[in-house]
Amino acid sequence: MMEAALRPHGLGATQWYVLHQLGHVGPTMQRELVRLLRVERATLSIIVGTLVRKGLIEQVPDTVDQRQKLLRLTPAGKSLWADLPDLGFIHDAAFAGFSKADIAITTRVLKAATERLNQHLEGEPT
Amino acid sequence: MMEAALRPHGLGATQWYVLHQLGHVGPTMQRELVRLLRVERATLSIIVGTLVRKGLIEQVPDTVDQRQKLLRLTPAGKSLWADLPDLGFIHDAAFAGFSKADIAITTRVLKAATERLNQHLEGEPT
DNA sequence: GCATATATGTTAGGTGGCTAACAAGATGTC
DNA sequence: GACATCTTGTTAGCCACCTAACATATATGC
Repeated sequence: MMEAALRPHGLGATQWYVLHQLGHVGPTMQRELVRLLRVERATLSIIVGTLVRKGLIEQVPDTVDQRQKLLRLTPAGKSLWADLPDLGFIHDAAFAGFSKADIAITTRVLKAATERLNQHLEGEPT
Repeated sequence: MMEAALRPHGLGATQWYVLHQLGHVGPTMQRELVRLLRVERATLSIIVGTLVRKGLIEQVPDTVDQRQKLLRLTPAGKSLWADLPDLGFIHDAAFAGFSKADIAITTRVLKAATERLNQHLEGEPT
């Protein structure tokens, strides 16, 4: 879905999220993005690498903690970001017409299920 | 989650589903599995290839239609299948404790949303 | 100060998903 | 019978996710 909207620009969904963060919120530490996107360090590293190769973002090592890298859009990145379509229509297309109550229940069930499975994983490594 | 349960056996989730089908239902045409797993031909081709390389399943070309391939467990596959743990606990762990009504609503919302997004994809290729 | 531990990022190797393009067999039409 | 078309499977190339192992840099402990 998002894929379809982003393919013309040569981006994947997660790449879009990274640009979204940097475009809307501003320069962000890579480790912060790991938290925001709920993705492994290693996964993000690859995605960031891709965007850097494409010349859309830069990694600037922090001056005080040389391990951490600040991510920010390059001029090319800013320009592309400005061209990207609005993706709000996706949410609308998917969920318009359901009652708020139903959506709330759905959200609650899925969140709880996810949490439980995570607890199982931590609690039961035989 | 499944991953955790299957890793000791060196299997991924979709590989497990294939073994499950062949173990529970019996030999199955590859094109039938595409339908059952709701996956692209190409994707299944890779997964089947992996299982064949591992010696767990075989591809037998149909005698009348040489394009189609019947998949079936090898002796090694049967033996592994017998050793695999029950995965029902996953569903229980995730969804026990919710009312049937809430689960029904969740299912309905997600199914409908999925369907709508698919329609968008077919109807709107600008 | 030095050794150990912790945090951050990268690399290597797996799984699984997709599209596009191709090969080969089966079918249909004329 | 010959050609066009549909079906099935494979291959190549991409995205995204994961764990494990490693390199560095910072922080802690003694």
